[in-house]
Amino acid sequence: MKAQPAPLYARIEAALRARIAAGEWAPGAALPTEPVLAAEYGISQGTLRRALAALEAQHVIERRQGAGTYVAEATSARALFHFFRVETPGGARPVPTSIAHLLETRPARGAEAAALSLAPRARVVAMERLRLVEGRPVVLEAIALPATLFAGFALPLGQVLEDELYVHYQRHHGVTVLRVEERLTAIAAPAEAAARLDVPEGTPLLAISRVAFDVLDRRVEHRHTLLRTDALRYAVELR
Amino acid sequence: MKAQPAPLYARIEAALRARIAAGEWAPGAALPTEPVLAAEYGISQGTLRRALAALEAQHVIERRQGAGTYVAEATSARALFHFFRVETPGGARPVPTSIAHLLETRPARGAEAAALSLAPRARVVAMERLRLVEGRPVVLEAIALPATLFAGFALPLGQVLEDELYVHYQRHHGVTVLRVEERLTAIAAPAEAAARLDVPEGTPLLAISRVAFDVLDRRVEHRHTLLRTDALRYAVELR
DNA sequence: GAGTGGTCTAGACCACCTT
DNA sequence: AGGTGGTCTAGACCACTCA
Repeated sequence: MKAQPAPLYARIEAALRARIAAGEWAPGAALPTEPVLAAEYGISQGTLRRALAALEAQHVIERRQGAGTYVAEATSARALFHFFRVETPGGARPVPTSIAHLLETRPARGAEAAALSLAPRARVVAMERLRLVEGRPVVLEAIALPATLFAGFALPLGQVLEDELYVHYQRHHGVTVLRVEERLTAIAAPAEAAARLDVPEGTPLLAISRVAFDVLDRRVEHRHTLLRTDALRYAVELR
Repeated sequence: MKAQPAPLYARIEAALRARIAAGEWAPGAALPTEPVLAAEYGISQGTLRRALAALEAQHVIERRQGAGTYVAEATSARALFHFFRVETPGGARPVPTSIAHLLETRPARGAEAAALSLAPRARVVAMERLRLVEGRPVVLEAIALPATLFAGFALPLGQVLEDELYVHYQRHHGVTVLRVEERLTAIAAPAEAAARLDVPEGTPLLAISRVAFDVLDRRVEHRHTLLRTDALRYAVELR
């Protein structure tokens, strides 16, 4: 009944993840080659490959035959098509434009502090953002980020945003989002949101509460989303 | 620019999947041991293990150290907690009771035929089902199954169902659901559904359109669900 | 052409389950 | 005690990328 140590490949995987999270290799940079890394840890190449395969499956690294192993970079494609699970009734995946219209640093509200596991009086960077598809407002988001991780956060207000937010998080704050948890409910549009989304008050909307997690599985973002589903729907696969 | 053959481990994986789908080993039965299977295919044990690991990750088989490799059985736990992604605001996963109140075989409707990739006039087994949590009706479902795969489908009507549907599909029709695709929208409760779910007409509800896929990735079920989200919410993880 | 990751093999040793 | 899957090693050969 003695506690078994974790398998070697799992310890190597954790060690490499920690080194990547610490910034030893920046996003887009190459890791040492397999023979070099294996020698460094004193393990066989096969065991190292098992650890690298796991990190690749989690999108922590990318491997290209003949080229090398690289720290994964956040991409617009992944942000838009993997983490933004919206499609038209025909199954097409629209590319929305985004406009932020509020940005402030303030104490976390109750739901935000709970979702981010923050102390009651911790500060967050809070923003609001509207997303449009074909010129029509379809998504309204209220986002909160732990101020300790996102010091000096800046975005242009009132104009179309260039980068996807998760790309911005990685480039400017070294925060890489690997997975998100979402909770969905259906609600009647409150007056203010209805006006923003250009629908009658009381229209049924999809309400999404999201928590995003980084490479070390820390809670790095809370997002409350209202989505018009008259022209869009939420698509997900369970396997 | 010649087409490369698939790697050996992928071909072995496909071959084993086909044999399991054909019923050569029933759900719950043991596969031959690794040395036996490897010898049968004339491959090394390592290559076989790679194929088996992939099938295990897809829940096609289960492997138990010291015991053997078994064809995965559909379980209530997986049906309830993996494929029924509903929780209370506190995060608890309720176990609903189910009552079917309609069962018939009829031509597929347009949406059903499309979702199941059936010919326009193909027949489906159609049923309706109400699910209750703590005695309150919270989920209303309309389910359609291809009649060719579910000949002689039977369920007791008007009383609490014993088995989860996906367990029933596997035990009685040899159909194993491995993954599902879902599309979600928010709608105002229509009169009939509102009455069944005991909410005022027009209440916002979550509408879920599901297609389920089996071991060979065939479309085996279409399900249209209406979910009350006043006391429940839909929970999903993206990674 | 040199170096990278991808595939496949062969075998040793171990932890675990069954009888 | 015997047999199972789990871990780890060592090495060969191949396909691919890039200078």
